[in-house]
Amino acid sequence: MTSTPDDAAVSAWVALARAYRLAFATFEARLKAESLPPMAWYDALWELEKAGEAGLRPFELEQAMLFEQYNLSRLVERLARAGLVERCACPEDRRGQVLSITAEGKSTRARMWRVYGEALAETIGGRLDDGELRLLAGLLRKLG
Amino acid sequence: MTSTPDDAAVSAWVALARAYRLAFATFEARLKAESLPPMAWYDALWELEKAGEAGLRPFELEQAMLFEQYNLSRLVERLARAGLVERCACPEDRRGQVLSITAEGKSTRARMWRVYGEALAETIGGRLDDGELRLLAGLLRKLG
DNA sequence: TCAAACTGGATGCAATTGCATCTAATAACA
DNA sequence: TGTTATTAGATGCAATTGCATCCAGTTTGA
Repeated sequence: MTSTPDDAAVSAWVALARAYRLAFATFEARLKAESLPPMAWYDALWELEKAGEAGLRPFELEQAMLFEQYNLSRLVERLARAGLVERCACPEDRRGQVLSITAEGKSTRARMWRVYGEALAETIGGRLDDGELRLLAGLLRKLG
Repeated sequence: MTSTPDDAAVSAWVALARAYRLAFATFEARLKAESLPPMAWYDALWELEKAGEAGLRPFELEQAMLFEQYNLSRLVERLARAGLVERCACPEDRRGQVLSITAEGKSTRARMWRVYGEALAETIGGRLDDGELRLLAGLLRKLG
C-alpha cells in the first residue's frame, strides 16, 4: 500500500470537508429547531461582542468572518433590522460606519450559544479527547 | 492558563471552520478563474465516475455528497442540461432514475482536477508533511 | 490644489438555496 | 386486496448569494 504524498493531502481534504459539513449542518439544524437565527448571525454577533464598546468597522468584520463584502453588507442590514446590531456613522471616515452589538444582540447570542455550544460539545468534544482536540487544532491552524 | 476541555473543542471547531472555508474559497476561485464549473459539480462527477457503469441513484449521490434532496435534484438537472450526466429510467423502481457520467462529463472532471488538484496540493499538501496529513485525516474521520 | 486612483460600502439583477408541498410509485399491513 | 404509510424525486415561491457596478469619500502625486 504505497501512496503518494498527494494521496495523503487529498484524503485529509476529503475528511476535512466531510467533518466540516456534517458539523455545520448539525449546528444549523439545532438552531433552527429552536427557532434561532443561523450560524452566520452568531459569528457576527460574537465578533462584535468580543470587540466591545469600540465596535468594528464592516470591513474588519468581513475579514474576521471570511465573508464577501456584499454578503456582509446584507447580513449587517438584517442584523440591524432585527435590532441586534447598531450602525453609527464613523467619525474618522465619512464613508464608513462603526458596528456595535446591542443589548438584545447580546442576549440573542447567549441564547444561541446554549444550543450551539451544546451541539459543539457533543459533536466535537464528545468524539475526541482533550489531547486530540489540541493536536487537531494545531494541525488545522497550519492550514491558515 | 487553565482551559476546560470545552475550550479545546471550541478552538478545534474554529480552526476547522476557518481552514475549510479558506481552502474551499481558494479552490472555487481557481476553478472560476479557469472558467470551470464549481466544486459541487466536481464532487458529483467524481462520485459518478467512481461508480462506473452501474451509475448511482440520485438518493445515493445525495448521501455521498451530504446534499439536500432538492439541491441534488437541481444540481443533477444542471449537469444533465450541460451534457455531463445522463439520467435513465430505473428498471427496478419506476419512481427513480439511474445517473451516469458521460464521456464529456469525464473530460470535464479531468480538466477540473488539473486545477483543483494543483490548488489542493499547494494549499493542503504544501503546508503539512505526510505524517501530519495522515494524522489530521485520522482525527477528522473520528468526527464523522 | 486638482484630477486620477483607490477604498468603504450599497444595490440591481440573475442564479442558487431553503422550505413546503406535490406527484407517482412502492411497501406494509389489517 | 384495499387502504395507509413511506420513499424517490420535482417544483413554486421566498430568501440568500454572486456578480458587476455604482456612489461617496480619501489618498496620491503632478
